[in-house]
Amino acid sequence: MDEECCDMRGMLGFLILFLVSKKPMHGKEIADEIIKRKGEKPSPGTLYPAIKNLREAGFLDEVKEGKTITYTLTPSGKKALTVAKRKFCKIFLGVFP
Amino acid sequence: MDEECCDMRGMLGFLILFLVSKKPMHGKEIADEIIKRKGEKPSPGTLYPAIKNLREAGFLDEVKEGKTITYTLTPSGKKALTVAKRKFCKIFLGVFP
DNA sequence: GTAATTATATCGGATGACCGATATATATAA
DNA sequence: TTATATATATCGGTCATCCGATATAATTAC
Repeated sequence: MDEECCDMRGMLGFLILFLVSKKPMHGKEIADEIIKRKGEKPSPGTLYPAIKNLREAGFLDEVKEGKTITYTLTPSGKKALTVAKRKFCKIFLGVFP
Repeated sequence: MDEECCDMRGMLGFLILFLVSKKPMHGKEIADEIIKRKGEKPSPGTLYPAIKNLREAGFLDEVKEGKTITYTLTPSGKKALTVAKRKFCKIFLGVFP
């Protein structure tokens, strides 16, 4: 419990999946987008394992070009995101203005 | 990482604060509302410590009537919720349809 | 008055999200 | 070619969330 009453821990995988669904990205782009939204940079030790989990769950495909790896959603990832979004919206109904 | 790609761990305090902001409630009512939203019941060992944290942070006032305790937001709790909601909306911008 | 039910509370332990430091590999600069 | 910067990845450890079991206290049922 931080001073802002919640740390929103446990939402990183969901957020990554959502971000990649809007546009295929590589890790650095995902990190930058999270900085814009959360105001703080996720540690590489946080971000890349989270990406790896999504990949191992079959939710992300990767295309390696040189040193960058671009991630896209698999069909299974799209489905998982749909389910998670529906759940998310139901839980937090009314929070958004 | 569960099969739905996120467990939304770390959001319970925020959710409780939001629910109580809409209507003063006691613990059982909060639990029932969470069941409706998440589809599963929070363990008492989860719910009551979370409430206690919010109370000790100065975000909740309590009025005891018999065996039930009704919680309301303190001014500080209202302010914390406002800050947390703004943060939440910024992070998850675009997730809601 | 005793038993059963309900609401609140605590405890120990497990899980896993997260961070900082560090490692590797590719690309760029000098 | 050597040095630097960038992108990705891993490891060890910490901390908070969460659960199941259990406890307390008040209410209701009998």
